[in-house]
Amino acid sequence: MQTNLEKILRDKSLSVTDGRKKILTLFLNSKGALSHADIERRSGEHFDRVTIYRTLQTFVEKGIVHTIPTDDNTIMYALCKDGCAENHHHDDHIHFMCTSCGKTECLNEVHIPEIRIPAGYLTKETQIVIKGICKECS
Amino acid sequence: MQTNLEKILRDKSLSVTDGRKKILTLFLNSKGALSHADIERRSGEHFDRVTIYRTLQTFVEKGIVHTIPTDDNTIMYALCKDGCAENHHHDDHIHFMCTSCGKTECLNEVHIPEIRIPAGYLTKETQIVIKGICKECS
DNA sequence: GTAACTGCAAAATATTTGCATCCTT
DNA sequence: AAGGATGCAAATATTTTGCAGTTAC
Repeated sequence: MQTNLEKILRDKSLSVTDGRKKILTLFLNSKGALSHADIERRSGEHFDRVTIYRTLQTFVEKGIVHTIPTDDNTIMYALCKDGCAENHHHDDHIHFMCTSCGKTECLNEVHIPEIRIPAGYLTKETQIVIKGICKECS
Repeated sequence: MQTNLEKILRDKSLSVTDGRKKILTLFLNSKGALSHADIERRSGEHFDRVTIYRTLQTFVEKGIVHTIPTDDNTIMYALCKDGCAENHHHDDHIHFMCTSCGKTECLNEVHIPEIRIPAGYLTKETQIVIKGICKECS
């Protein structure tokens, strides 16, 4: 477990520090996506807010987590599946946001359909968020 | 034109004020979606920031505009097609965000496909944002 | 005239930056 | 030892709230 954490960080050539291990553990233990505020709240002992900002930013840059935009002005972060290269996330899955419990999760099994868009437009990346009721709440 | 503006507001039982007309005009004249900052910048004379916050909030509640979440923590606002009832947007179209010019627009012609999700999950609303190169930039 | 809208001031929150110190390699 | 990561302080930016004055109906 410990080893796993360190491996993830080392694979991205990041130094292994307490803060990073702690935050990464939160993600591994959480089924859903986490916001900055979630992390601040859930981390038993707390880190400086600034450290959380910087760690999340680093994780996003290195492809350890990806962001999920929400319409209430908060950004959620979720673990990437293996294979996200640096600065190149291929979020080929959809996100599900439960309107009942508020959890956001990645539906990694569901992949994104081809969407035909008007001539002249070029698709690079498709993001899909579905809102509804999740398995636990239904 | 003037009449049109007023009609939109009156139809939602909002009083017709200068600020609202001005902001609504910005949306009508803009092909793409606007952020709070865009509005603040583009409005020749300026309104109080607070007025913009409140106006946008009112417009969203009344179904005049809808929000488009972006992953850089800004919310974009775009005009709803006629037919969005109060508090009930049916954003049955997709959003396109150009990575070259930065514009975000609604592709009203393209509607959202059926997406099969795992058993136990219930879909209420599907949001799709496609990033790529728009017609003007390609 | 009354209710609703606006602007200003100020509070509360969130995010970014600089720098000295500490930890990882 | 050197470079990177962290914590603290402080600067910025963003959003919310209260209230008094103004405007729309």
